[in-house]
Amino acid sequence: MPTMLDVAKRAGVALSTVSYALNGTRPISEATRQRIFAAMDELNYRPHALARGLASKRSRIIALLFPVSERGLGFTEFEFVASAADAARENGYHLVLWPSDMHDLDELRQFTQQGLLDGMIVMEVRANDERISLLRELGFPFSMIGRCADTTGMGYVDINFDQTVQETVSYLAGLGHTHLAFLNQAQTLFEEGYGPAVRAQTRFEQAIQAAGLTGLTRFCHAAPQDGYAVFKELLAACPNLTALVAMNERAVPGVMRAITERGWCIPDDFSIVVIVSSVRMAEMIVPPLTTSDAPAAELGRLGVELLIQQLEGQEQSMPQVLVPCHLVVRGSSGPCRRNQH
Amino acid sequence: MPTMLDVAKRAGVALSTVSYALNGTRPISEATRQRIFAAMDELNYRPHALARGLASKRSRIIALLFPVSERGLGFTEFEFVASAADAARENGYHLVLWPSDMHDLDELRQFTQQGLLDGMIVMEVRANDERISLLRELGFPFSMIGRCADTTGMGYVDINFDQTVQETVSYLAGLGHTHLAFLNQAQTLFEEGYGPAVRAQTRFEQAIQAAGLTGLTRFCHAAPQDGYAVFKELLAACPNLTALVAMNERAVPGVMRAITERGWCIPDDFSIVVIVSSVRMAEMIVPPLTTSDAPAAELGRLGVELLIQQLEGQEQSMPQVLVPCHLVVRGSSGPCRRNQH
DNA sequence: TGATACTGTCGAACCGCTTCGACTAAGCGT
DNA sequence: ACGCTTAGTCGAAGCGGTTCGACAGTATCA
Repeated sequence: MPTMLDVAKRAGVALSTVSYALNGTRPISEATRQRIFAAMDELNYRPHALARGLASKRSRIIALLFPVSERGLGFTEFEFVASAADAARENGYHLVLWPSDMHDLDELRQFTQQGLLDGMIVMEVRANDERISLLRELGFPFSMIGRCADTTGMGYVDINFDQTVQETVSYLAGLGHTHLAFLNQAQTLFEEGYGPAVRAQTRFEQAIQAAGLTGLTRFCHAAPQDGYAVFKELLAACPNLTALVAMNERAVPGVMRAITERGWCIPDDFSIVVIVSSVRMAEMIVPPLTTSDAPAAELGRLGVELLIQQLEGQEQSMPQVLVPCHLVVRGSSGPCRRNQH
Repeated sequence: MPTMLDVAKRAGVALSTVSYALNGTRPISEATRQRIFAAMDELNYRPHALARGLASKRSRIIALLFPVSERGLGFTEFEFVASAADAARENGYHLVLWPSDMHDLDELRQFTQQGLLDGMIVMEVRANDERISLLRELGFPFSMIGRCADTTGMGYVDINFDQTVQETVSYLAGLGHTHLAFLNQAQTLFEEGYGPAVRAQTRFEQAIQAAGLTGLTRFCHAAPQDGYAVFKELLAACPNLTALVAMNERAVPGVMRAITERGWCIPDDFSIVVIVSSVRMAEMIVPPLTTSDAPAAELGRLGVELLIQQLEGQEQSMPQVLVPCHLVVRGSSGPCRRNQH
């Protein structure tokens, strides 16, 4: 591999001049610049990333901290890992994937002190997330996908749960449903202050009240069996239920089984809308689900861009962005025609 | 951040001695070692990854080259991205995600010449994969998940398609099915020499013949609509069909719809086994699918370990590993009870 | 016409670490 | 007692860049 010195010699200039030409750090005459770039071409020169990083103290490497969540990762998460990688690349950064226990702060600290990273993106942020506190304390640059309780001065992208839930409830109300249930994620997540679980539920309750409807909420593990059990209990508690807002993709097949066993038909006897879901998920099911799709790709991209902006930006604005989910009506929802007792 | 020099001063030794103590490169007396480690502790010292990489010419960074596949990525792919990241971390490496067009060799070349990477893992390898040829030519260390036509001297992990297909066909034959169909992936993939598509189909034909059964094969895009269309055509071509081996998860919902529309019931009238799939996928469907699960986590892990072994190994053995899929019988398959005309 | 300010370039220091050659002192066979 | 290893340590030369201060040369302006 040729080095900068090789290029300099071949172009008949000093090593530093090559550096200036490459980075535009100082003015270089057109003639010299041309000679230098020609030399680079001929030698097929590529700047050495590590050397550059060491000298400049900017590695152009960022990390995506992704937790081995109890919930398990779904399409949504995957999609934004992928789009984060895309976005990083487009901006000339490298994205390293860092699987990490949410609570192992020591490893996190070490990771930031290795001098490898310019910054990182934290996903699955909790209301009082120790990781965020630590990063703040260390003064280490980061952005969040999701957000914690006190977000002053921090950049984040999150789903607009208010909009998502409101739109969904309004949609169902518009179809004539009056007794709705909300299937949340696991209770432990809720109690940990996991944003989606907390915010969506809060908004559900508000929306129900504002519309003068009846609403029940339940926690549920990310498993069909639990969906089945919880849903049966829901129906027992409120036989008039005609629609379900689920924020728990993985439990949905269980719910559907319970409905089928009851001899009901979707959507005629019961409507389901899955929020913070994905097209991929929706198409996997028969009938295809009405979903409010998470803007996964956008979240990933924005998370990266926010961070990079922070790393390179002159201005100290910390953008805080909420992205709406997109409601797509498919086969699992419609006006309720079931005879109500 | 403290540097090695700080540690050396505090411990009263030379900088190089600290390096030796840290890496075990040369013998250090126990007393000195203790002083050095104590100093490190007190200073909360962490070696600087970039500096270390620059000096040693080993960055301990590897990349996972992941293509923006036409097929779209599924749970399987995600799972091995995640497990690759895990494995890398456990071995003290960093994993960077490199989304890349399969055919942009220039970018690939540049990527390898940046001096950032020790090696990389290539996934979704084609029979005659230009990327592999390039890497070979450059002498750049890599391992494959999947494999190309000529694998001499290269390390790879792949799914054992022979075993997977054979086991599945035997299972269905054992249930009394005599007319089977194989739902492959898209034809373009097959023609590009995409390993799974080619190998599974070849083996299907062999297995059918060996068992004296009737078998049809069809290509199908990764979309429910196409699954629906292709399956209807299949039934028209062979009304006696009682079972389907699908290597195309995403088309399956379409197939199921076609079956339902026909008034058939799964598994009594028709059996489906989805191969190279996942538990997650299986549970998403009602009835839960009988699947042969891809050993996704193992593939990811092995891909990384193979590469690292190659990077660190003294011996030049290039392991080539085939991992079997695991057949799990669930609700979509059983003995055929449909009246055959 | 001399002080002033750029423009374009160079040399050298430095980023934080690895690694090589050299040196000292102790251990060993003879 | 003498050379010969070997264990333990040091200093210095890189690794391949960035960046600072200096400086020659030309342009600018009073």
